[in-house]
Amino acid sequence: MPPLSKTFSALSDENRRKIIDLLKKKEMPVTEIGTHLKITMATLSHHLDVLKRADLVSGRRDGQQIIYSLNLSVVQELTEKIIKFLKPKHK
Amino acid sequence: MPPLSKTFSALSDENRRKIIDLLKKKEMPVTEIGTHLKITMATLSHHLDVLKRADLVSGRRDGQQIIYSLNLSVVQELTEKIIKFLKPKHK
DNA sequence: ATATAATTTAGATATATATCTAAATATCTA
DNA sequence: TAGATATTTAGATATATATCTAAATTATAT
Repeated sequence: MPPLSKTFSALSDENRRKIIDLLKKKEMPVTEIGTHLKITMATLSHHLDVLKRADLVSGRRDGQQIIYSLNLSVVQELTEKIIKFLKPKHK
Repeated sequence: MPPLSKTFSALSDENRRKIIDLLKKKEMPVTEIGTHLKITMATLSHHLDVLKRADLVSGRRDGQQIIYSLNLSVVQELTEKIIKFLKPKHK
C-alpha cells in the first residue's frame, strides 16, 4: 500500500479521476480511455503511470493493446484508510 | 463544498495531514500546532491557508491568537463524497 | 505610546508536475 | 520482412507549490 501522500496526490488531478471513473465501469485499453479525455496519448500515458505508481490501476498486455483496470482490493483498503483518517477523534 | 481536486490536493501533503490529525483531537492556536511540526511559522501559515481554502478548517480570533478547528460537517460531507467516488460501478 | 507576542504577507528559490511534440518500442498483419 | 497500430519514453516548457528569511499586521501588556 502506497503512502496516503501518493494516493491523494494521484487523486488530485481531474483527468486521473476521470480515468478511475471510466475504469470503475469496465477495464479498457489506453486508446479507449483516450477517447474520453482531451489530452494527448503521451499525457494519458503519464497519468496512467502516476495511477500505477499509486497502485490504483494495473495494466496487462493483450496483443497490441494494454488493458487497464482498477485495483479493486487496493481501492477498498484505501477507502477504509481514508475514512479512518477523516474520522474525527480516531485512534 | 470545494471541488475534489482542491480537497485531495490539500490532503496530499504530510504536514497538512498532521495538522488535521491534531485538530481532530481538539481545536488549537497556531503556535500549539507549530510545536508538533518541524516547519517555520510562515510555512505553517501557508499550510493553514491551503486547508482553509479547501474548507477543511476554520480559524477564529481569540485575543492575540487564532484558534483553528476542523470543519466537521465539511469533513463528513467530503468523506461521503470520497466514498462514493471510490465505490466501484457507482451511479 | 512602546515593547512583546502571535500570525500573516512578501519575496525568493528549488522541486514537482501537467502538458506537448517527436522519437522509440512492441505487436500484429499483409 | 515491411507497414500499420498501440503505447511509452525523451526532452522541453510553463505553472504550481513547499519552504525559507525578513517584514508587516494585529492584539495585549506595561
